[in-house]
Amino acid sequence: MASLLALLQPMRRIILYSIVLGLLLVLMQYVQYRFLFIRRADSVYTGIVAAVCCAAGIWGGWRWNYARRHTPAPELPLNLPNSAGTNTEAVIARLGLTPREVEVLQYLSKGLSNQEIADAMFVSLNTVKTHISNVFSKLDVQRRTQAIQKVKSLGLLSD
Amino acid sequence: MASLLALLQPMRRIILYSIVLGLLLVLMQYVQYRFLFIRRADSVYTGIVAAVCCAAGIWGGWRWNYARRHTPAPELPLNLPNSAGTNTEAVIARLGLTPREVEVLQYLSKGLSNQEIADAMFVSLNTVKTHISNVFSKLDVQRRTQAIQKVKSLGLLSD
DNA sequence: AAAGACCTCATACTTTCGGGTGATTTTACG
DNA sequence: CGTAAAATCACCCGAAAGTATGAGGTCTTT
Repeated sequence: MASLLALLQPMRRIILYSIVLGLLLVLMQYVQYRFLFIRRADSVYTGIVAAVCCAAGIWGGWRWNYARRHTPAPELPLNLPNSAGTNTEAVIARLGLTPREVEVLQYLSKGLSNQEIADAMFVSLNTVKTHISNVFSKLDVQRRTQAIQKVKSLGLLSD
Repeated sequence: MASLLALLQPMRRIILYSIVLGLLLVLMQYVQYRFLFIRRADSVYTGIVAAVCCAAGIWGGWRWNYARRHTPAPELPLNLPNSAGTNTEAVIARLGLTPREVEVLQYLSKGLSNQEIADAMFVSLNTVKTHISNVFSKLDVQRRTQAIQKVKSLGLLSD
């Protein structure tokens, strides 16, 4: 049984959302049964609806989760040799920048605010702050304007 | 007499600083006379010192004033044709940027903070804010990062 | 199974920015 | 000489940015 739980571990959030969605819809059915015109709905019908909605919840939860982590590159072009002659990926590797940090850096160097970056990346403002803070320390700068300068001088990103 | 005052008008600050410096040093002399070992210092000696210090005050005040307004261009290279093919001065004229605003913009695009710009230009933080605010409205941007982007896209400044 | 890298998010706090307004002082020019 | 543009500075206030700390969750590797 422990192995089963371990197997279900990565899907915990999906399952949670599914259950919540299912229960919510069961509640809706109940309310409809109690107060609206479909008075003859029996428990079987309710159960079927609940099952369908639960499935929908699973699908939706999976979709949501998948979209969050498998929507990698924005339309920002980069990678491969860059304008400064150096190899972009080599520079990134040398600085120890993670993919997410590079992504934040791209948006940042385009002049976006933290909130706008958060919206674009489907994460919270705090997460963006964390990424940016890490980027700053890795680039050895204090402000975003300095980060832009650094990025330009390093030939990172598209200019 | 009115014309004399008008003549002295531009030097008001210099005179003010001179007087303050002179009085301060007279006070120092007095204190030294009262409490330290040079008990035989007479009023003539004190007066000479005061006069010398007043002259020093005038010189210092002039220097300070002169340095403020005759230290024009920082080491930032620009002017004339730029990297983007357009004429830099023409762009500046089209945007209606004043010399001081261009100077601020240079420092800003180098990643300096407002306070650092103020220190570099020998003006107060508030003045820098005013300049930057005007620059933003003329560039039609809201943030300094966007201003940098704009400057880059317009081909202004070096780089 | 344990470890480490990454990602995510929160909370609290301080500092910096940016907008708005108003005022005085230089400077340049006709 | 007077006016207009530029430059200087101040004060207030809200928003944004940045710092520090802690804490889970996920995934890969050993």
